[in-house]
Amino acid sequence: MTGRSVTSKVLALLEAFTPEAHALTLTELARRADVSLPTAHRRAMELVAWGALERGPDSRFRIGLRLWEVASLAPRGLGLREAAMPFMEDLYEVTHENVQLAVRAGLELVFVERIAGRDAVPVKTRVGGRFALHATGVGLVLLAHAPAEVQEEMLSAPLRGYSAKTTTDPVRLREVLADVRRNGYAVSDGQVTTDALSVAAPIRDADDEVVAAVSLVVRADGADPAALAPLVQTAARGITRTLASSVG
Amino acid sequence: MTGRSVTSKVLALLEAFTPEAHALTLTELARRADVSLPTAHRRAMELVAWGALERGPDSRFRIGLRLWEVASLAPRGLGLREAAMPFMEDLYEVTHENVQLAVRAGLELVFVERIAGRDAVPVKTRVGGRFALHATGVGLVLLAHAPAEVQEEMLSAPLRGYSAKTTTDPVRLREVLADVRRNGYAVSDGQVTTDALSVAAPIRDADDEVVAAVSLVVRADGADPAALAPLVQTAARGITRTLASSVG
DNA sequence: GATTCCCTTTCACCCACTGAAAACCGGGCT
DNA sequence: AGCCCGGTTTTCAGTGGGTGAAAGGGAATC
Repeated sequence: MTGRSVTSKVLALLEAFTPEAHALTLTELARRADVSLPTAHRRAMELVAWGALERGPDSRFRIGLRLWEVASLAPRGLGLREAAMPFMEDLYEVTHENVQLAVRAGLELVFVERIAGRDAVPVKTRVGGRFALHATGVGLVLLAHAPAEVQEEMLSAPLRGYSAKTTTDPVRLREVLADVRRNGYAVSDGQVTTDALSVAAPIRDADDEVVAAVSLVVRADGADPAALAPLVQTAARGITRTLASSVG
Repeated sequence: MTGRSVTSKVLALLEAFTPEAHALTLTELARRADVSLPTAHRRAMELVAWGALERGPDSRFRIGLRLWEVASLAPRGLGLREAAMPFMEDLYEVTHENVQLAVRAGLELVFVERIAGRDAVPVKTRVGGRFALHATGVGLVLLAHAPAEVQEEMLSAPLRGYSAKTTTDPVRLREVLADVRRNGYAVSDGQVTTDALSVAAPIRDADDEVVAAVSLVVRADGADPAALAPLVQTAARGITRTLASSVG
């Protein structure tokens, strides 16, 4: 384990936690972070003392509330969320469908907020969760407005298919992205699960850069994307405006 | 700076960020974390490489999305939020007032979620923000069900007043807490700002321990706490049930 | 009582970390 | 252009916090 910085070990300990494994014993933690047991113990105890981790009565470690507090200051997390929530609320109230908010992180997207309609079509996404860019509505919006090199990298690798309708042909995807830019919104019709359709629109910052995307996810049968688009676009514009008027 | 663990310095760097100062230059960061400039530089760069921090074109550091992702795994953050959102959504839809969700952290509370009605009475709380336990509705619920030693510690120190109506007398507060336990809900009438009234109810985990509280914040004039209580309590029970049926 | 698994502490070695100092960089001013 | 100045980045030799092997609990399970 020599030759690694202490910081990297601390980060590895945090990285060990995943949605599936959000409570870890010391031994599991050490193995996942690839550090020796005594080291894991020492570092973990220090993290617990600070509040970055918490230790339950079962002696398992979990991510601590204190870390969550600090992390909530992430500009692309909370700041964005704060601006977007009221508009997402409106969308939900009018439609009672799933409303999602996402940003791009490399070649993936991260869901920042989600309002899940209890009777709406179930989606298997999670706040804080990641997903590929080329299938979902929000993903297509984010990809369409991503820097050229990101798009090229995305298009040069094989595109994973999630359902029979997922666009996996780079040439076709390129056309789709052009459409997204032209129309000002994206439609993903059954490209993740065949029963769901999503309509997404771009959110811009003060510099007019696309920094996020909102979407509405509805049942695929009988949905009219063209009718939903104005709704989503209006919400996106509202968020964009709020973002511009706030600190940034 | 000798004599401090590396981990503590890393944590100090994270701790340097506050709601008011969420974007820091290297120099500010070093000063706030009380570490030498080269050290701050080295550690910060490592944090940026991992994604715990991000560095903008203005060369300022901000909390990174990656840290936010990991932190979203906090059981008292996301897990709770996920269970609570649908019910909070319902409360909002019916009342169009502010809906808040909070947990206790020591002698303070942390807001985990908040739905802000655009036309509702403005509240100066923030998701991830802290507040004292003895003034708000959620605070009273959390304090009323906190371990005895927490209550004693709280009652033995001077209680800060936020408005003219804040309960600052320990004897009176003790009575209020007993009422909260008896009634199953708490009312804070103008104890934070005189124009707002909040009604809160406890959320319990699978072991029947109170782990969080939901509240409705409305205009103080003409509000009927007794009428709102069943609404909030129903939501709280719904969340409790969802929490019990999920992994925990 | 024996076994097993996990957690915690000790100890001597050593390498990652340290701060002073110096180099670098870009922008504002004369 | 030349100078200055605040902030940033790199260098360097010394050293103290970090290290893992090994041993010592402790609490379930067989």
